[in-house]
Amino acid sequence: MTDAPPPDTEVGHARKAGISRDDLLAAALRLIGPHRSVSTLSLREVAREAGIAPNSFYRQFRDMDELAVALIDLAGRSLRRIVGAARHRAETQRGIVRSSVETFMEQVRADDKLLHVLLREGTAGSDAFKQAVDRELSFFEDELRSDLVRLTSAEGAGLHRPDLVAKAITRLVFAMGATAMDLPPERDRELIEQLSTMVAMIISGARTMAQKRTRR
Amino acid sequence: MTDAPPPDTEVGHARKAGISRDDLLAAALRLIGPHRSVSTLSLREVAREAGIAPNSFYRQFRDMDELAVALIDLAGRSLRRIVGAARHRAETQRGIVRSSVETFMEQVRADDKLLHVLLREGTAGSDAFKQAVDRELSFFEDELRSDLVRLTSAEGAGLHRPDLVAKAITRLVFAMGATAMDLPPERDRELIEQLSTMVAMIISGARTMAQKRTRR
DNA sequence: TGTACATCAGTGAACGCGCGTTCACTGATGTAC
DNA sequence: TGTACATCAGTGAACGCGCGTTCACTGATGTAC
Repeated sequence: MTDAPPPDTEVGHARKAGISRDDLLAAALRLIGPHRSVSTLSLREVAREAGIAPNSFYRQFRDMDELAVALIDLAGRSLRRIVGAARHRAETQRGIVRSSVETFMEQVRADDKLLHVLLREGTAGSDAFKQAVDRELSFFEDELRSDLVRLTSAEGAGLHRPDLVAKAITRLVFAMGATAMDLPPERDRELIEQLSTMVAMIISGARTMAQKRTRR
Repeated sequence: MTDAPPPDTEVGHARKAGISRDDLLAAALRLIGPHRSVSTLSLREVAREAGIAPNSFYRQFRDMDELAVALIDLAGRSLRRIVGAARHRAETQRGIVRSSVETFMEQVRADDKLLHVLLREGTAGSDAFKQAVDRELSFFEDELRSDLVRLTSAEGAGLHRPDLVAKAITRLVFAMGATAMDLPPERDRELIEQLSTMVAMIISGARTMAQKRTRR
């Protein structure tokens, strides 16, 4: 979960390598941990970590806000790739819930800095910031929704409001994941158990509601 | 939602009134809004708002962290009182979901500073901070759980894992509420609709799971 | 009632610090001819 | 190949600012006698 998109810094031809946007993003990630959020990073701190003068920062980003948004894009893409892969591994519906939740918690525990960014910054920071996080959550919801529709289409009625099912699951998982970061790893098992049950409740409820709707 | 606990500042007998803890809490609340979180307040800022010298702050709180925790306690107590009242007004189960959710959203819209505190600070701030928020959520879950148990005990099987039902609902409502703060009020109706459906899904799922459990 | 004293909430000035941002600069690199 | 020039990523120094925290203080209030 640490690969970076190819640099797009070259304009005309090529100049010397120097510091890149990715170097700064990497530096910021190094400073972030379970107990440190992006919005508490200072421009000077990131520059220091990247080994450049504070003012050189401006060659790459307008300000810390712009860096933070870039970081969130990165984090979102990465997480969707990981969970998407987990989903395709388990193609039955029950398996999907379980393995997606497990993969998610594994990532939280793997000290995945990118994931920490997504989980921590939901409510803090600037507007641009919050919008970026929200956009990533929406992508996530869309993929989950289409998976859910695909997997339940065989069962006759399918699910009631699959969009809301996906939204509820996404928001719940992220909220639980955020608190999980502060818990000792011993409680992971319990958390996975809880989350899986919660998700199962939502899906089961949506299925019931779809059936009732069909019947009348 | 702005009443304050009686001051407990008097030690021996009584001295002059002066500034109280509550005055500082009130000043902090005045500075907080939908787009301003407690963790971005500075000690000097609060002191300024309260009309005292910066160093006078220390007579009441060790630091801003201590003030923030006090603020969260206040917010939690207030919210529980409000939603609790809404619950007792509607004693049927379907009505409870609806009216609790509606009351909650009304409070979000009422620019309730105390509620903003609870919604915003879930992931930001110090450890003491996050623990305080988590504690308030737990209280909330407990009350919700006992209400759910009471109201569904008549239906034979009741609910599967009412503790998880309460937890899922609480986390979901708070997560949705936090994003609601940034949305225009025109979308309140839609949000209430969504939230109510989500909560209904969880409860319906838990009921189905309880029935299956009983039957085997 | 009057007086001397203790208490302590609130003060004003000062500190050192890290911050974001600016400025004019330098010097390596690529380009034109 | 050689030379003059343009570009521009990165620099070092400096700025003013708001911050948290400290210090010795003051003066109103309550208490003891």
